[in-house]
Amino acid sequence: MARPRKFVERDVISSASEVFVVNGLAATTLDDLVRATGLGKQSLYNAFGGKRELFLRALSEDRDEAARAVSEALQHGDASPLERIRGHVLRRAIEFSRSDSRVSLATRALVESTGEQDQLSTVTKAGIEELAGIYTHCLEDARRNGDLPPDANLPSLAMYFVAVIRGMELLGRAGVGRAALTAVALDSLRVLGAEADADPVQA
Amino acid sequence: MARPRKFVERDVISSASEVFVVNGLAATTLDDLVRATGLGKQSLYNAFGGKRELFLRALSEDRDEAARAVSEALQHGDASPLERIRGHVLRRAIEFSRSDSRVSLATRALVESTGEQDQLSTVTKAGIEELAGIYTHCLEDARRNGDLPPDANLPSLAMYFVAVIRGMELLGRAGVGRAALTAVALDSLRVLGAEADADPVQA
DNA sequence: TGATCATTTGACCATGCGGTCAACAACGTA
DNA sequence: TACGTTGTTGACCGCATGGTCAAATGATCA
Repeated sequence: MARPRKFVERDVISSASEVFVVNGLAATTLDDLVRATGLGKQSLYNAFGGKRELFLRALSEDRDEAARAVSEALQHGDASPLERIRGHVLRRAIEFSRSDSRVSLATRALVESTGEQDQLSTVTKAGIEELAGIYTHCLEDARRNGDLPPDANLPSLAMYFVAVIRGMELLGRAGVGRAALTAVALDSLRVLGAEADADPVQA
Repeated sequence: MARPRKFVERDVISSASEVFVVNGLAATTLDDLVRATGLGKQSLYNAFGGKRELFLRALSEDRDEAARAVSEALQHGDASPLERIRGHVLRRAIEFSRSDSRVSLATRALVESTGEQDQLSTVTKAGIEELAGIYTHCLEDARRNGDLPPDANLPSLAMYFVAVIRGMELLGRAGVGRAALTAVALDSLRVLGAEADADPVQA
């Protein structure tokens, strides 16, 4: 029938994503995207509809990938559910303390959104709730395992960890070092039970 | 001698700050600033040197003001130091859950900065450490009061609360509601001691 | 009153922006 | 091989941007 596309959407979104992660939405130029993706302005426009729409696509991809990654981190392994959460939070802290750590698309979306009805916010909120749901499942496993009191409010705890991780991201971006950030992570984990001295991450 | 200025720097910075809080740095135009401050481009340029420099000034003012506000919130009142911290964190949660809540200049600076050596980052990091210092003092008071164990790592706890507050800010921005956010705040406060059921804030 | 000099004013400028257009190219089909 | 459809290409557009300039302004002081 018609001329086939020269590109794969996934690859284009992935390239665009890298640019957005570095520059954000407002500071990224259509030209940046053209250079990064290799396709022409018009092709970009045909396929996605513009800068903002492309960002939205990248954001959705990012949300899916983040959910997948966390889901895997919290399910696999021979450690107990509680230990998996502990390890995960600590790993994020270490990640965020890297001096070249970038701000996630999700956070950028929140900051650059114009309000709560902005798709930038709604998509990100959905992502946050998805993550919280994943944490909740793991916490339920931990409770079943007897590592958490029966009356613990799991969804709330889950949302709490989302907040802590978001906060650590920002602190890392500010240049707060690894030692301080892991200490923050360990403090945050104390709500799960007292003994938080051992370091479950082989750093 | 020479012609005196028609404006007060403080007022100009304050007006500019409002614009920056709403739009961020990149998305704010010089014209927005001209309109908000009432002075001409050239006057702005003479007095501050450009958009970015003006943002930096606004950021520094914001840092000072935030430090002053927190300092006061944590010192005055007849409540115990621990109760003051609890009240403070909960109040921030409620604040952030307002649907029209904006993202602080500090967070904007972090997200829009180009790296750790960017002044946007260094100023904000200094602000973060200043806040952590203020929290630390209050926590010391609490420990002296016998409300915290003698071996608690206070600076770490302080930084932890900075992270939690930053995280709640983002969640609020995403549209996470008041109930969920106060629950997060209460969870975060559990690291200070077990009984966190009573609500010390008259909401 | 007139000289001084930072401030103000509004016009001005080059650039880069997001987006569009029309001509052209590649594919399946007839 | 001619056609219809869709994708690609590079030139193009109007506009808003951050920043600059030269002339006018007005407090102060001699």
